[in-house]
Amino acid sequence: MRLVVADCSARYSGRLAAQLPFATRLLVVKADGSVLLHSDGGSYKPLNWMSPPCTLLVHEPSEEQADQGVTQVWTVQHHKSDDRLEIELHAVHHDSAHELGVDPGLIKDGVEAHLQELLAAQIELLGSGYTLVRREYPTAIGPVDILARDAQGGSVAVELKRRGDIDGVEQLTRYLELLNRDPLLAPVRGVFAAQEIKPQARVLATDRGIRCLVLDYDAMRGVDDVESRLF
Amino acid sequence: MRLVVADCSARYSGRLAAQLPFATRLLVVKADGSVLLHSDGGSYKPLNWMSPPCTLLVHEPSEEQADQGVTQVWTVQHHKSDDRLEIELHAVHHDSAHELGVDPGLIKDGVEAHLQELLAAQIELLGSGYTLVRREYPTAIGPVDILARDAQGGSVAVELKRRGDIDGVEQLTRYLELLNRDPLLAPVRGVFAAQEIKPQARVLATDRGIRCLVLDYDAMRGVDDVESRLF
DNA sequence: GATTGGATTTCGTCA
DNA sequence: TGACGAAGTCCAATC
Repeated sequence: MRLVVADCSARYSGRLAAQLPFATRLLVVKADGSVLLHSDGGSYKPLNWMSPPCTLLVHEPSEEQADQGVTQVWTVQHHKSDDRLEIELHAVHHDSAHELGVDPGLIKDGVEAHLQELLAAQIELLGSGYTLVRREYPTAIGPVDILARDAQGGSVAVELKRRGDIDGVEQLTRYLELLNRDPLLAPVRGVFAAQEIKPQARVLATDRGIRCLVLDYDAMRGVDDVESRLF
Repeated sequence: MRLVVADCSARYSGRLAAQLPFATRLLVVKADGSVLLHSDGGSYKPLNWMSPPCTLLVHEPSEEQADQGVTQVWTVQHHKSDDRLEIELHAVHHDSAHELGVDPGLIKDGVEAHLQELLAAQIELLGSGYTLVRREYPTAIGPVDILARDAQGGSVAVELKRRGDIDGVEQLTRYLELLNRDPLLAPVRGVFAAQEIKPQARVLATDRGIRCLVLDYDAMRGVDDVESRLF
């Protein structure tokens, strides 16, 4: 990994065209050839970048560029597309290289997966007398998160989201349309369950006869902990 | 901006819990307090990070940590949530600070906007005898990208995407449902136009009687250039 | 300030 | 390998 702090300007062309005016920035060149241009603020997203696989070519400035104070020109060309990043470096304030080695990568807990697990274990949160049929119930257009039966034996399809917006309601609607063609299941009712449900999603769901259920993740986790401790 | 290359491990807790095993990484501390942990590969996304506003506290390792070779402990706490990032630094290979100043930011050309402009100017791409009614035709749930009329005077609503997937078809479906309630327009047919259309989106569109149209951006731009040169 | 839709999205997972 | 859904998504325009 090479770290450069320099006054620079840049141009990107590929899926769009964009330019970065002259300023002091951090340039990171990774071992796989990818390049990041970071400013001293904003989020984790660089101002501009080139994803691997790509090649960095460093060359001399033209006479005209040199007259304007350019000392190096970096050209980063993507291998599989026309994406290209050109950086003009003026004053270089820092330049160092480091051996980092391979990273073992991030290990993370599930979120929606964990929520699904918890709701399956606490299916009575849907209502008294509910029973689980199965998680990831397969359909032609993909698996439904949870299929359950209510106290009267009626089928209930559950779509789970961390944040419930309009897309999730559309998704559940498609599943319901398909499931209701199955005479062994129909009629199938829908439940849209999420930690947070956006107002527009709630309106759309209600309009389509889909019940909305807000889940308290911490409470569900707490119950789960208590139950675990009992055994 | 502070740049540190160090052997480290890290834990994140907040909207999820995650851990980073011991490895050599780049740590970037930005002027706004945000912290990025980068490996020597992958994309522009850091392995882990903390977004601003947040505060970095550097403190001494506990005796137990020191025994394991930890030389510094960084705690990054988000100001408005419980998000927290803890980094244990072992050997520090590099540590430098730099003044970058404020960045003017990225200036970019439009993409979907440009595509819309080009298609409006080359509306005959939809078919012989087509005429433009208007771009951004307003409806109660938002503007339709392009409204046109075919050679027979029938209304046609166009949804434009750079990459056409199922969401775009859903969006156009909602527009068509609404537009077809207007007796002055109905019947309104739909065209789903994109530089690339995903198979599932094509299936769904076709199933709903929506025509799919793949656009050649470069060719459209080329035609535009030629036309510009004529005037 | 909340919401919505796009992104040079990136990143998994699964068929 | 391609497609699809999720993301600690981020981000800007709009209401």
